[in-house]
Amino acid sequence: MPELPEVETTRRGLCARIEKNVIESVVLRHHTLRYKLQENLHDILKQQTIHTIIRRGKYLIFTLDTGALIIHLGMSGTLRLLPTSTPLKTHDHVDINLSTQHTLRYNDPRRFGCIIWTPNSPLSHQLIQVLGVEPLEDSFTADYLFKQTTKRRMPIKSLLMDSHVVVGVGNIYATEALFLSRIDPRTEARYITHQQCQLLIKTIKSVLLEAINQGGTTLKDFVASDGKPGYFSQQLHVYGRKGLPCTNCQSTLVNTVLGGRASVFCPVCQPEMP
DNA sequence: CCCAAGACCTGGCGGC
DNA sequence: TGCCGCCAGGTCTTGG
Repeated sequence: MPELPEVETTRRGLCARIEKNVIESVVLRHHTLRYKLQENLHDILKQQTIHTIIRRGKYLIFTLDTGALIIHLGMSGTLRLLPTSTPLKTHDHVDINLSTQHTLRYNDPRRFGCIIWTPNSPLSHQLIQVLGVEPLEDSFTADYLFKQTTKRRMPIKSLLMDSHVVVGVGNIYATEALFLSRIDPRTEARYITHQQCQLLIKTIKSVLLEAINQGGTTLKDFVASDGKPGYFSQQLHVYGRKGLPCTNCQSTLVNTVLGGRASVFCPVCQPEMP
C-alpha cells in the first residue's frame, strides 16, 4: 500500500485528531507482524500521552511520555481512527484505545508492517538510523544523488527505491518520476548524468508533493485515517499501464522486471541509454 | 562492498 | 464453480 504520500496522508489525518490524547488500553489480536509484537505493550503504553506524530521515510513515529512507538504499514497496512465500538474486520491486528472513546486500529492483511516500542530516541533506533535522505527536504539534491550513482551498476530505478539512499520512493513514484524524466528505468546508475539527476530530483519532489495533495494513491485498499481513498491514481502516466498507449506519444508501454518489481516504461520517451 | 534473489504473508484476478 | 498460478504499494536477509 503505502509510499511516502500515503504515510504522510495518514500522519496528517491522525495528527490533528489524536495529539495530546491519552492511551487507555492496547489489544493485540495477532502477535506477529514483520517482527514479533512485544507482549506487554498494554502495560507500557497505558496512561501515556501521545505528544506528536512524525514521519521518517515510510515510518510513523508516535512520541509518548517515556519513549516512542515506531509503526510501518508494510504493503497492505492501514491505521484508522474509529469509534471504539466499531465492529472488527478481518486482519484488525492491534487496537490502541484512547480516552476519547476512539481507537487507533491497525489492519494489515499481509502483515509486512511493524509496531515497535522503544524507550530511547526513535531516530537512533536501528531501523531508522540507517535511512537515507528525505526526498522532500533540501538535502535531496542533484549533487547528492549523482554521488550515490557513481560506480553503481544497479538499475537507476532500484537505486531510487533503495531506502539507504533516499526514503519513501516506492514502485509507483519511482516509475512515474523516471517517465517524467524520460529515463529508461533499466539504465545502470553509473551512466546517469548530473543533468539527469537534476531532472530526477525535480520530478521526484513534484510527483510526491502532488500525490500528497491528492491524498495519496489508492490502488486497491489504501485509505487515510478517516477511511477516505486517495485520488492520485487518476493521474498515473505509466504505473500499472502496461500494454496501454503512452500519454505522451501513444507508443505501447512495456513492462520489465527490476529487482523483482514490475517496471513499466515507454520505449520511445524513455530511450535505452548507454 | 555490491547486487540479485529469496523470504515473509494474504487476497484477488485471469485462465482453464 | 473451482482450483491454480501469478501478481501486488516493502524491506530485511542470504549468498555468490
